[in-house]
Amino acid sequence: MATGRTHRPATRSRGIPEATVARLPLYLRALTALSERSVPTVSSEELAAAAGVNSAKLRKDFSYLGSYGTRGVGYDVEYLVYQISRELGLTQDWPVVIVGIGNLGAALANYGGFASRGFRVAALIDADPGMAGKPVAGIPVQHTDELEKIIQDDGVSIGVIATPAGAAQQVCDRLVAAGVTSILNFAPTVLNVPEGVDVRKVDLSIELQILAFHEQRKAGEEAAADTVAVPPVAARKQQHSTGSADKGPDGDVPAVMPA
Amino acid sequence: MATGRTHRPATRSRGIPEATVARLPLYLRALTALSERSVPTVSSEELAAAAGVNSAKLRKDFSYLGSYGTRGVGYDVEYLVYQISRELGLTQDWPVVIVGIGNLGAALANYGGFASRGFRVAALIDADPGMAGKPVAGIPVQHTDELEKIIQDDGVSIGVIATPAGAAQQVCDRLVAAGVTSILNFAPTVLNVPEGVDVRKVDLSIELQILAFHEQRKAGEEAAADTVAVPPVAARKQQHSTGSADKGPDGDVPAVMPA
DNA sequence: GTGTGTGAAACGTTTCACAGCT
DNA sequence: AGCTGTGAAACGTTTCACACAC
Repeated sequence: MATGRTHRPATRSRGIPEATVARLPLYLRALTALSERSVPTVSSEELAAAAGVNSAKLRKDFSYLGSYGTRGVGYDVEYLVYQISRELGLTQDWPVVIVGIGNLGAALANYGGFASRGFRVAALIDADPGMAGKPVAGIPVQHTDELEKIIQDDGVSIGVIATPAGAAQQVCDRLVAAGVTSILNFAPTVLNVPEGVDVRKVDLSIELQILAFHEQRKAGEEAAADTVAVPPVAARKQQHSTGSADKGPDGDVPAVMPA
Repeated sequence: MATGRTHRPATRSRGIPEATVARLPLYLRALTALSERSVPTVSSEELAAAAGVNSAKLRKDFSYLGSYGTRGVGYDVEYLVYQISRELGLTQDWPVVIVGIGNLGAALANYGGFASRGFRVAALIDADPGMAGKPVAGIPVQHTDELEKIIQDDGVSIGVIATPAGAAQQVCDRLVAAGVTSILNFAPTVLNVPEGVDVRKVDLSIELQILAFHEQRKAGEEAAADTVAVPPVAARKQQHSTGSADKGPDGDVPAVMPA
């Protein structure tokens, strides 16, 4: 044996599974909606339905945070909103820079749900000198030259890359060198970053290709149903129907720029 | 062990794991780049590096498609491009409608990597009558009233929702009723769809919240390193460094509209 | 009775390590 | 000698089912 390595650092109780972390924002959104409608409590069943997951998963997820529910009753909405927000680090302010103010960058800058959570657009950056000073979403665009200064002055630790693919790695290197440790990448490229820097990517074309795969399979299975005597349990398969891209292991969507 | 139960319906060779499917577009992108540079063959090691995964995973992934490599040599780039394209269903034409031509919708319409794969923007749809006829990315925007006709005439099976959250479910219902069976949702809402319809979601604010969680934890661990005598192997953790959001179970990013 | 919290089982994915082909 | 293809082990996630608290 001894194949396994470090087993687990076991920081104890701080070990929230990655899959759970990825769902917390979903729960938070559903809870916020309930809160706005002044609903005082929810059962795991109701909340799960609103978030698009099943109740067993939701309860297990919450169990990693602690015991915030009341047996026989459910969860206190306001309390849960607070606990999840705190767990996600949304009770503090996160200044964010967006680099690449093309169609997509502008769209991101205008995104409302941005400020509603703890995020604040600290600056919009573009390499085109012609863009400099032009306001987008009420914020003047600044030239790439200012990047390092802005990051240091505002203590920015999260950067969003919405540039063409060709510029992404270079922008990434500068962000990291200036102190950014989390990057959301919309450019269709693999970014190389040093250890300790987190990268998440969003890639439209990848999402479409995954849909195309399933679409093709649906068509193929239909056709097969005519020719072959449908094998025992064939078409069953767990279509991710209702739950949305529930299992999507990655989750990409390339920048919206003529790559 | 005999822990497993049903083993597998064994549709034989059609059982490509979801996680593998999600990575095929990544490999395809890396292979396309190699192809453009006229590289004839690659080893699993090289290709894996270019795609941002490890080579064992890549080989296992390819093994689900068949034995397309040559031992001692590697993979033929052109041949693999073809096989993966075929597997993903990209050798056929996929007409796509984009609903909601705000900032984000326009960005998507302008996205180049769209047409490069088998996707073709069949129509841009918006509810604002003032937008009708206005060309975006060279395609005239059409009013929502035309939606059903377009879907049926062009045989559209994939729809992209880039509307505000409030309109998303209604648009979704109309798309599905008209015959769409795959939906890419940018609106920050859970969509309810009937069995057999695939939904994938992309949600910016969720991605940012996941980054914030890790960012907060980094800060916390740093602080803890001072007080507590750093436990054995602490900071190690498999930071998704190089590989990007390698494990991201979901992969969301809300619509870029004032929700 | 009702609904949470959670061990234990089932399932899916990744990694290891090496046999086997070129 | 080199690199693929793949069983088997390790790991992570989801689901089940029920004890327990209200």
